Amino acid sequence: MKEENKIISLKSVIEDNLPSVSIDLAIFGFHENHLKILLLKNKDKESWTLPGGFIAKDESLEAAANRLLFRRTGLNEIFLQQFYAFGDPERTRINKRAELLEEQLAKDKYAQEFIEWALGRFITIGFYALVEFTKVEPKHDIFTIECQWHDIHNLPLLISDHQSIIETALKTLRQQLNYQPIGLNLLPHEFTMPELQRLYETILGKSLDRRNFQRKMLSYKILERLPTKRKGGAYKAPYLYQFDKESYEEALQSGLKDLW
Amino acid sequence: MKEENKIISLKSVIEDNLPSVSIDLAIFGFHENHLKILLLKNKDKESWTLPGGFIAKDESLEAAANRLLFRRTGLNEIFLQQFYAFGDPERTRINKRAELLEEQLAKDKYAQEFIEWALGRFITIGFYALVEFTKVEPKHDIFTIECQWHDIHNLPLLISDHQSIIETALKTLRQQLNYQPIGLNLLPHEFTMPELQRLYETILGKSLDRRNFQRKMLSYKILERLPTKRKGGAYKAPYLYQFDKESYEEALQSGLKDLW
DNA sequence: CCAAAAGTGTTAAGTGTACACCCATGC
DNA sequence: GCATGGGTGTACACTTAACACTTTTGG
Repeated sequence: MKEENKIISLKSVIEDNLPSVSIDLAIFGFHENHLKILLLKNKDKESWTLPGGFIAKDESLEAAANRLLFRRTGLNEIFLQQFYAFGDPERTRINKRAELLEEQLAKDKYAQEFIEWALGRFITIGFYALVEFTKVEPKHDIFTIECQWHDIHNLPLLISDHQSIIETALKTLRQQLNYQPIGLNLLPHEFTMPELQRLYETILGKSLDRRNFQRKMLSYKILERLPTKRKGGAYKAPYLYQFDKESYEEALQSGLKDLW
Repeated sequence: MKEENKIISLKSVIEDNLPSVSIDLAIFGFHENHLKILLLKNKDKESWTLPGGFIAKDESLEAAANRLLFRRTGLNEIFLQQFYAFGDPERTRINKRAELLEEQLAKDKYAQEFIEWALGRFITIGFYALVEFTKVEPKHDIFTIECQWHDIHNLPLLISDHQSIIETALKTLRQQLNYQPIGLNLLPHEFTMPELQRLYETILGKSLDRRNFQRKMLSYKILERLPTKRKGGAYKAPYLYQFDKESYEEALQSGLKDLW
């Protein structure tokens, strides 16, 4: 939750990055049966923003997205998927209320130039990531005052088109659920079948039949049942599972279902 | 097949469009049981390019894609779908062999500036379109010498990453086939069930069972059987069908299959 | 021993696949 | 009448959905 200690030169932001294009991240986490998304609080103390940033002139989109994800979460090698490019002429990368930035950046002699650059039109490429909630240490940046998880069903005021970016991300995630395995980076290493089911139910926003869910999941052959059970809880102890890394990766490539 | 008669000022290309971002179009057509794609021949008389272009500063991505599609095909209000953003640092919008352009643009005093602009790094957003082959009048532009259909299984030499853009477009198209209706802009207004099947087989690259295909298609409830049959052909005359515009549009929205 | 959660089983309905059969048309 | 393409029907396998039953555990 502390400021980045690297000093950012506004001049180099303009010089080193591609103009007109940015990346925005929908970082999903799962905690206490709620689907959460990571948001940054703006300096106006009212509105929130999706984590994101710019693409260095010699950097691929994927590399940029991974770098930006790492900056906000400290996590690396995470499932990260490009899902849509948003290009409404009215959309902006940052809050249009530039005075908030001016105040903050007054000391930098490139502030004015930077503000003009950053307040211009940006086309943003959306990526979504699925991360393990407990492993994330949210970090905000110099343009924001806080980085926090928000329940997907209880979002605060968002700038620009970020609300609609989140909606598209969620819609894509729900679609992917049908033919791609999900959970590897969203759940702890070991988990129970009911926990996996809660995840699915949360993403889909509806309840599923316990028995059919179990059978379906097992039929995908990406789960490995461990000899131990979850202790401590009340009632019957559930088995623990983990994903079989190899078959999981293969299922990511070739899909869970046969299509046509 | 004739040159565009509007004079393009190179200065205005730079001034009116967003830098760093472009659009490329994979325009698919279906003719004589072959899936075709529209390509432009470069002035080197060797390599080919996907149709594409830039995004005006006040234009949405969709509007730009539609405008560019219209320029090459003369068609409007066509199914046009964004499918991926390509951002390899090495990719370029046009052929790196700038001398070919220099020669051509020698008369324009902004040529040098334009070449520098256009040869820089571009992130391109891929759209694919499905069009009715016979309705298209391919038109090339001032940077190319020809606009022609090419069989998807017999592609010529393509510049930059255009080969891989086509492959991704085709892969996406095959995926979409599973939960979206396809054919409205790819087939003539009236068509037979076997013709529709050929289209599916061509896109998928494999043969399907005639009888099961028919049942499946009819179960989607997007087809309307016409009272007339296709005359003239040998053997038994097949029924003619057309898409029911309303249910087709609805299926585009909500998908053909129930997922989860 | 009862309530609640988890594991296993059963069955009916729906969907997909592979075929057999019939009809229309041109030679 | 026969080869060929097109339309319809059916049997079977497999998947999905709905629900019953058993097991474990804390109180």
